Amino acid sequence: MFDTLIRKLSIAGGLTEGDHEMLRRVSVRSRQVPARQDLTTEGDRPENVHLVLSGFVCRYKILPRGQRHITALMVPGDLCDLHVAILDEMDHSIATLTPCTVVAIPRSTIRDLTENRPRIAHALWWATLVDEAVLREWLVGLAGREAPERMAHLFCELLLRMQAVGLAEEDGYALPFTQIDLADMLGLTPVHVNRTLQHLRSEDLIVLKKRRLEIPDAARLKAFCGFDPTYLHHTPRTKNLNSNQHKLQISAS
Amino acid sequence: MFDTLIRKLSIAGGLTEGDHEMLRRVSVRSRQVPARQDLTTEGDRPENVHLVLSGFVCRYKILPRGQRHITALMVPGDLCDLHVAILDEMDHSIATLTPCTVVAIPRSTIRDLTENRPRIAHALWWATLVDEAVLREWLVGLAGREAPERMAHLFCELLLRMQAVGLAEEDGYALPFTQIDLADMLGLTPVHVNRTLQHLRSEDLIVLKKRRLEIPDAARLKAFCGFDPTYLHHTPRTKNLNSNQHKLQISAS
DNA sequence: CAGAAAATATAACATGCGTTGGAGTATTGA
DNA sequence: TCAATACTCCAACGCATGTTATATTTTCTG
Repeated sequence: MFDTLIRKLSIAGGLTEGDHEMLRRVSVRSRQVPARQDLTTEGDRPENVHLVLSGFVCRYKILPRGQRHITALMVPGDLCDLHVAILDEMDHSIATLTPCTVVAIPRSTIRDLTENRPRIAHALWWATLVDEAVLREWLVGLAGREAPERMAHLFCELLLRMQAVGLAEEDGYALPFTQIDLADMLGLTPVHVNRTLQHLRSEDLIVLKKRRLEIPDAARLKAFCGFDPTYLHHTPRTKNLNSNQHKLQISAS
Repeated sequence: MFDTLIRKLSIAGGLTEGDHEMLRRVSVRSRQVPARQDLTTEGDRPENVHLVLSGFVCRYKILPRGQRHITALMVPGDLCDLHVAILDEMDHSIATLTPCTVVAIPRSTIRDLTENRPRIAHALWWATLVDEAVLREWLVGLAGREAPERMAHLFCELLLRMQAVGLAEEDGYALPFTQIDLADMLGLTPVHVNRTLQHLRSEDLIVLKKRRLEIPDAARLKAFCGFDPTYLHHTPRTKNLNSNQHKLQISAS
């Protein structure tokens, strides 16, 4: 039930059963947060790292003109703000998009984990680098893909990310976003998001109704937007896994 | 001369004189690389981390349609690919934009540094997080700023980053990019980059000639594009610096 | 269950930016 | 020094996307 984090970090490398136990223990004290509520706000120096157990969370910035832009999407199993330990001030905000279950993990716990659990430390480091890779892909999409491809690309990415934590079926998943939310992710206006959705629908690439997205032919959708899943790093090479002698520590003196 | 790295990492927190000495020793064996040459290529599993001593280096991806998109710019003092130790495969390439002096630092050296020099480890961690913050700002700019503001924002960012390593004067710096390079950074066509440059020139916001950018009135340019330098994290709060008991280790077992 | 509020859907029009093509102007190299 | 090559600049036209406005449907709330 609460094992999405474990499921996700397992992709990074072999966690032991003891690691699993530690992670499970961390995730016990969860709380419910309603939709559209800030978890941390720009300018803060927060004390907690948030783990998403259910629902969707986003990272966003507000431009001078007032527009919100979403720079990242966190799904169950994702940690929201691992970097608060280093940077002095948040340069962006984090908010729920839907009702969520989250765990607020004190920085000290993260510190303990990374001190005493080298494989967990490694997995966390891996997770932040994957986040950065996703960020790069979004950047490239904004610059180089037109609206329909860009949207299709997002849907493909979410399909894989949701499948990785066991929250998507073969051909679809829950997509409880508003068209305004999508607009803020894709750098489009809500009007054009709607147009683009109609376009993808008319080509039978997607079926989106009742907050559920269905992808009749995933291969076709991927071909349509030139989706290459490498950047998600969901398939670590066993070769590296075995020969990997690096461990990571984020420790406090 | 070669102290740009030290200068940059010093922003993160107090390095000791011994740390400086270590960093200096790392930077001795440099090499010249001509313009437009790959340092690491997508798909590689590189053995070295590159430090830029002079010139400009970029991180880029090629889209299916063949367009290059630049996702990050590295200036002297920047490390190019600190994450190769963790991720199994490069999902993008790194290339020089201009003739450069670079140092190829073996992963083992990075490992040693981060094992034995906690303050350096902390500073490196800090640097990668700042890179991520810059990436976010570029993303937001692509989505929410029109061409003139987006370009002006890039010029403001570079002004601060170059000043931080002592490579810009009060009112300008060397900008040896082609309009094609700028187009690939800004997500525009070269034609529109030219139009936009004319526009900024006609408003007396910039003077760009002979590969040198001059900014007659930096405050005006910043106001024009709504530039807020927080995301560069160039001014760590002393409060945090002093009370910061966290050190970081990226170590190998 | 009814009324309000929010989200979706479309239409008409405006515009920023892409596209194509070509003329000038530096830079480079033999 | 001259030719070759790259880069800069400019114009005309088209299209993707923004803007504004309004109707319709769904979801929320008492």
